[in-house]
Amino acid sequence: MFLDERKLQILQAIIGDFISSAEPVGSRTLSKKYDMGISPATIRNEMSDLEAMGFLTHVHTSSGRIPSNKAYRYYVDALMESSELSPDIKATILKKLTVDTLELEDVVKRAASLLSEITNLTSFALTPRTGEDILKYVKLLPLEEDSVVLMIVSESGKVSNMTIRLKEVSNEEHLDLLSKVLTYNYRGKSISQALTSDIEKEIQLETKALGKLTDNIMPGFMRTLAEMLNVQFFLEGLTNIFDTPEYADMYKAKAFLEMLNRKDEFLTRIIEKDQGITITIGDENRDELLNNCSLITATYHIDGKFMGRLGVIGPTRMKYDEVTSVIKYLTDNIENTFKMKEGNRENDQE
Amino acid sequence: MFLDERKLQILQAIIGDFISSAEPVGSRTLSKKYDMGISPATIRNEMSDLEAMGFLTHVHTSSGRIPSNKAYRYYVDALMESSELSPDIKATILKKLTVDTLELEDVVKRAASLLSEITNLTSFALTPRTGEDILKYVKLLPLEEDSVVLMIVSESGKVSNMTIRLKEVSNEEHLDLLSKVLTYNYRGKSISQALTSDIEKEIQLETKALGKLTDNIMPGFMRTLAEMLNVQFFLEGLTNIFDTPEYADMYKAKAFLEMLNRKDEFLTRIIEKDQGITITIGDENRDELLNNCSLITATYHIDGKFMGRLGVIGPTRMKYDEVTSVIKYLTDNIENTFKMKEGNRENDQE
DNA sequence: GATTAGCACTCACAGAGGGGGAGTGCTAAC
DNA sequence: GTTAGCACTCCCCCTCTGTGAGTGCTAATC
Repeated sequence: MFLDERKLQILQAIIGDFISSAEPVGSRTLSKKYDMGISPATIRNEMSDLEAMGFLTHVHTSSGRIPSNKAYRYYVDALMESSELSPDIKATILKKLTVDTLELEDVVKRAASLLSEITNLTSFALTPRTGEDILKYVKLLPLEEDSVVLMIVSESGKVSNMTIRLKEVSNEEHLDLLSKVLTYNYRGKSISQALTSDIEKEIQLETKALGKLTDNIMPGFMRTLAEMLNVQFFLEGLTNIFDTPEYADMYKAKAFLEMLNRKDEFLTRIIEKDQGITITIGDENRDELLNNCSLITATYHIDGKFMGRLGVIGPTRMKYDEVTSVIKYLTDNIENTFKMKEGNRENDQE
Repeated sequence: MFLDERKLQILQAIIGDFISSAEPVGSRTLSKKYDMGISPATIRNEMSDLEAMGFLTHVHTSSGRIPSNKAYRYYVDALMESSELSPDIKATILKKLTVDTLELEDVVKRAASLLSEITNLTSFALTPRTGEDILKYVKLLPLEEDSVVLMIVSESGKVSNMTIRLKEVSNEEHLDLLSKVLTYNYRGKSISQALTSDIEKEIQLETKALGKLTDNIMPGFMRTLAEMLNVQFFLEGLTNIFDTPEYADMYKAKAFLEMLNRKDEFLTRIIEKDQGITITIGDENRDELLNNCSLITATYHIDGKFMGRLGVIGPTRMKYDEVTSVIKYLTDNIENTFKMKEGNRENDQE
């Protein structure tokens, strides 16, 4: 599958034109707009060849050409140059990304919001995965006579809590002891380890003196632990879909929004991807519902550990170069912000 | 403004018909469908009168009549009978509302979701307001050398937390002492009180021995406190809007979704309402963006205290009776669930 | 006096028809 | 190999027209 210089030039022109205009590109338009020194007729011949090779398609016999998914793939892999972000955009991102917060989760959320603003697409973010997070404290505090609040704190500072109702009046001393036993046994374990380990039995032995208290608490403890694993999923710029001609049809827009609203399902479709920046175009997405969309996602890491993901979803006609640059700039900045913290703590507080 | 029996009957028929069909109602249709023993011509005369009185309008000269906002208001105030929910719906609600959770917030969220499912409208919920919530504990636990996690626990079991970075290495004893001082001083105060009180100064005095630690912690403490006040706002069934003929126009659907997406603004428009079930129709909503919508909201209380709000938003053509019944049933059930807890704790856990 | 039949009129809506524009593919000439 | 010319295709927009549902008015009827 060899493309000579001229075919390449034409293909690139068609892709570029179509991406920005959303209109099928004709030979005359092309020859006028890009001065290639060849007549429309010649361009037509080349287009015909490109179509035979699978790079272009027709909507109907007398319409202009539009790029196929194969063309986008080729463009992304071979033709696309990484676009430099405008200083304006960079400044906006730097200014807004970390303002007024120190929490990774907030920053990621902000990043998704900026991403959709800048690209005019729908963006999404997955908050940090915490399975690797190490447990640090377990605290039980009495609330009312027969209810306690359970709190689990991880090394990264994540706190998960639950109110547990007891079947008997709580005894502060007992609660304190159980807190200590739990902390002692689970500290240093990752959340995933804690969930799969057999420590529970050991604790039952150690706390026999507490009566049924342990039996009362442990189910809630395990559930709270499990909840810490829940990855949160944010969507931003949902209504941007209305501005893309591909979704001018109500039914399509509706289907798109409904698909995204079933978050859990959508999530499982994208979460399994490899690391780094991933671009999937049209039917490269396994799921039929995504066959008219392209996704660009990037992962972010802290201290080398995979934390979460940031991405956009939009029509296959997408400014792949720009969007990729924005996402990359955002994830780089997220990573830097939380790396910088180490050496630059003086200015962090207020 | 007196409406005789016949006008009343006609008005009610038109409202009922239009609510379910979304089509302007004509005199012939009306006389055929509802056997009133009068001819279309007579109905036309009555309609004309009703229009003069402001209860009906025209879309254009030769279209049928549609109810005005005044008609809806009259209907809601005088004509509407409270509709009994079908046993099916009741059963669904009872089954799904409290499954697998004991937390008020989750139940409220579930309620909103059920509400939009049953009514096919967009629903929203405001999570419990916690300003009245009484503080119970303040805990500071060291994370790394120079960072601590701060946790504030209220009597209702709500936990709010923040990671605070210190400017110096933390001292566990000092942190423990400060925890105790904070707990001692704030316990028993409501969150609102705590935020406005002058206790801070007292604490500064009491903890002089701790050096700058208190200065380091207090801003974070106050911010965490403030965060506990944040009411959460959930929207459900956003895409239901696509199924209502009033929003068949893309621009309108877009405007609607965008309005709801600017949650904060939307929130301030509805939060100030009185207690109980409130119905606002069309331009009764102060905000222009809501002038084509009706809102039905209900408040829910626990132990007599106002907690939050549940509601739907949709076109003015809405099944006011049914929706009201569903909302009422939901809030009643929320309230009962959390009242029942008192007398029925045996079965709560797992 | 209230009710109704009859009639002229209005307007939205759907479908048919036609012109224009942008595009293609093919052929023959350069 | 390139290009001009041409017939042809198809979408899109506009206009026209018929139809149906509805109204308001008037005069006859109960």
